[in-house]
Amino acid sequence: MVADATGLHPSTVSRILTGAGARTSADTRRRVLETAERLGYQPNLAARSLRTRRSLTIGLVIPDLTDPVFAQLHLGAEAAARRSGYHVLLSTVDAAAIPCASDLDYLTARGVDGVLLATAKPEDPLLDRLRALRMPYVLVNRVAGADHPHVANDEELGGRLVTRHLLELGHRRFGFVGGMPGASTADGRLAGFRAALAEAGVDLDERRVVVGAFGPRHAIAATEAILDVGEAGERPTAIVVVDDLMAIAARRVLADRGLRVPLDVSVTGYNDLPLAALVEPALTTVRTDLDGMGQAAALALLRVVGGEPVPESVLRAPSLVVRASTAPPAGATPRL
Amino acid sequence: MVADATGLHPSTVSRILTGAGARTSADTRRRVLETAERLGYQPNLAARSLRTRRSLTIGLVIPDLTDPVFAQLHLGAEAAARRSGYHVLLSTVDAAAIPCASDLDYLTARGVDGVLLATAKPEDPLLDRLRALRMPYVLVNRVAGADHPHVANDEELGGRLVTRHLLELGHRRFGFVGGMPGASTADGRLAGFRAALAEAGVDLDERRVVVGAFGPRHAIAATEAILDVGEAGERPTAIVVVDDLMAIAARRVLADRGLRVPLDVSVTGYNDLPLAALVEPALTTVRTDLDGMGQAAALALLRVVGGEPVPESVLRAPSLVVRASTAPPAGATPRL
DNA sequence: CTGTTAGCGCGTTCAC
DNA sequence: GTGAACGCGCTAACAG
Repeated sequence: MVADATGLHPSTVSRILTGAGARTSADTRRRVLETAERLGYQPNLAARSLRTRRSLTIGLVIPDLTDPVFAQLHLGAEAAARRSGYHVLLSTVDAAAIPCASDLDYLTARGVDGVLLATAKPEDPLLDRLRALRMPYVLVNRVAGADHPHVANDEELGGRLVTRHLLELGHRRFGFVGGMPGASTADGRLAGFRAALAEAGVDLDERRVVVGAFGPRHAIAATEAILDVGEAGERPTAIVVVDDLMAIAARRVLADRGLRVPLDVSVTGYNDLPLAALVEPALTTVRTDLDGMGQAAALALLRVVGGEPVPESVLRAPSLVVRASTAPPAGATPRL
Repeated sequence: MVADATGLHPSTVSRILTGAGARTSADTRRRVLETAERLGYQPNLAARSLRTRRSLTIGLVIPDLTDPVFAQLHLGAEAAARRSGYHVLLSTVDAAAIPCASDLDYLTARGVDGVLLATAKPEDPLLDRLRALRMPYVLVNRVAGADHPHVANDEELGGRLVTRHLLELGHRRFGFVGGMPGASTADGRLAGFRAALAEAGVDLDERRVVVGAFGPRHAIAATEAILDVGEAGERPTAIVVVDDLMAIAARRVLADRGLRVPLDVSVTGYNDLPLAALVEPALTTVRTDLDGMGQAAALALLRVVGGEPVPESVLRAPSLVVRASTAPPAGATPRL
């Protein structure tokens, strides 16, 4: 301990190192700082948070870091938190599993000052628990009703954007590879897709709308199911996929069946992961700035933690990114 | 607190809840467990680790979760740790930045029981600090000399495997897109590449070996540099890339220049990320089981934490996975 | 089998 | 401007 080395009292050292109550002589201050540096002193965070009841840490509940979407989200949240002197504690949840209390318990047991929830679904029991604990929280990425603060993307708009783009190229027969029902991201994108088709007066064959779960494996099964519907001549000319990674998986299935993208079938992704520009053909997708969303959410949460009123929920507007995976359907001329 | 609700003494409650010294009557035990359940009691981990000097947490120092390689590694470590009742605390380090002490400080200040280092380089100052702190540690993924315990892959073997595969297909003009010099993963794979060529008596144009950093951006620049060397007729027929994601980026450059994979140029990746099988053409790569490596490393570390002797370092053998991104060079017939 | 006491390392309040 | 005392929530020793 630094106090022993300097011969001063621990509390004096504490005052200097925490910067509180600056009523210390310049001389001792310098001496303390020097020896602290020399000894490589680090305050014991457990003891500190035990005393102060603040941990300078926020929790992030996330399904799976292996999904680049959530890795990006974490990146942004971590960056923003760090800039405010906070750390991010991760609680990864099995995506398939029911969001269980123990994931949250880990964070609360560690005394986090607030929680960022990326896994929320409507009626999520975690939300009730957070409220009961009076724990500051902000939903990120997914939303769960107007009474829970969130920072998220306007998924319905994003769904509309890609679908309109395909409509303008002349597509009329569509497939949709969806995500997990109940997740607002999945539901919103599908709703936007439907809305755009309805506005254009284009019929949709419900057998070619396949939802179920996120992830490439589901995307492969879903794409196969869509292609297996009806006669070969009725094959969709465009497939809207709920997610970049899943779009890459869908493209895999098409390639295996000898279908060319975008010549035979156009494919779209969602999120504009760095990967989307790298694959061949580069994906037409919707840019959502997950990093920025993570930052904004962390900032919003830190405001609440700091005692400010709960900020208004935010829906961020995505934008369309046209690349090489979409083209007019074979034999059609694009509408001008 | 549970003690108040039951009218018992805190230490009695503690004994029951921690399971230590089971000398308690069945009756009070039941009563304690019930009220603990009812109140949703959670022990304050800060207080506990302050008292016990164990946090049941290990730290993981990682460059960037956005890189799927490290996300996989984390997944494995987390799974193994959880099975042993431990948690994983992440310390993400800017890959470009010099591995700085503060990353480690965060973990030690939090009182982790041991550290998993995925970022180690030889002569890494972090290693000295870990030793000085007498903190149990195990290197994972990268190695840094025989005197630091590690769980890693035999990168040189992996480099040999892909290169031999390409040699057997008949390739003689090679390019190599490398990673960060000093990282044993990058250096090892390159060494294996060179060794395989030397064994086969194949000359290598050093201008077509480009190292520098990990990441798609570097891969793009490196691939362009390789293609810009010499006359068009001397273009390499195969490019070995140090990493799956970077191979996908290299393939992007080739596509932009109108070169087909594998018809004009064969490309190989490394690690066999889930993504490798998804892209088109599916990548020929080296399977390294990052998840399993993360698990093994966590297990090894937990042994050290538990007081067992430092386990022997392990090099895990990778295997070749041949997919569609490699083929005989144009105009050549494969060697039988 | 249970209660008592003490202290982990820190920050805060009050006295000097 | 600095020291002393106290307690955050918990567990480990010993007492009863």
